[in-house]
Amino acid sequence: MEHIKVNNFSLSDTITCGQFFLYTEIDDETFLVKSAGNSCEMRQKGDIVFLDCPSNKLDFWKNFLDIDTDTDYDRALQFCAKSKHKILKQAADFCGGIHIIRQDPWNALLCFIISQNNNIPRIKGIVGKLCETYGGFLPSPEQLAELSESDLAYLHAGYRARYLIEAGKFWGTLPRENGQTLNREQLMSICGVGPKVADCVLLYGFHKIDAYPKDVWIKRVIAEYFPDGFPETEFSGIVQQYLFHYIRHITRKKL
DNA sequence: TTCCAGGCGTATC
DNA sequence: GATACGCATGGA
Repeated sequence: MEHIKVNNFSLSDTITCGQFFLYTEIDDETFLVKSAGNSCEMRQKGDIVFLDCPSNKLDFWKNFLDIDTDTDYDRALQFCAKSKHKILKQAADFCGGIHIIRQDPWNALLCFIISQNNNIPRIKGIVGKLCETYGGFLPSPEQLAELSESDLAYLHAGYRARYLIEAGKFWGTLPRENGQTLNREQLMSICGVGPKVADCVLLYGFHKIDAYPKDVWIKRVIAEYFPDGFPETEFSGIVQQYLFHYIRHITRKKL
């Protein structure tokens, strides 16, 4: 069992705030998390996060949770605190311990293709079913590319099944290099990937924290609270995540 | 029954 | 480039 000290970090908000779906909640503060072939049971008590993983995977999971990286969360929090928009301060007060998870880009692509015009419990269900088929993890691009839509009918993913296969075909043709970053245009060249899903992959997969996905919730927030438009910064993705989690909380729709 | 959900492709102007 | 519409599914 590894443990790390954290400062102004909330594991439960980070895991459950709608940016990530490959987890099971064991209790309020304990989660079994999967990413890129690794799994880890993690728990937070106060300012200590416990990671039940091999010691040689400690750095992997710290990086996954964006702990001790160069991401400047203090700057995003100060921006919210000083904003003339009260809802930014409220959102940061409510869930300012959120970190932007550094997900596997391919996994993020699959999850957010599934997310389109869908709700979070169903997304999680479909992602979970897909993982069950492949030993607890999401299929590789090659595994997905050779499937037909009828092979995926058991997911009940609807029209999104075709997009998953398209994504597999696209990703499978990419050169195998670590750390390569795709841009928005490349992502949107995949049939079934539009601006929102592309921004999610940029933010959650490639940690481009200036990308801020505009889903129906964020569009409503902008329409209601930001008549002059969303105040864009180089860390809009972080602010967007606070807002997304907060607005769903106060509208108390358990979705 | 209708509405909604971390949207997108297509048709049309 | 903007806007309208259909799309699979299941819970509210």
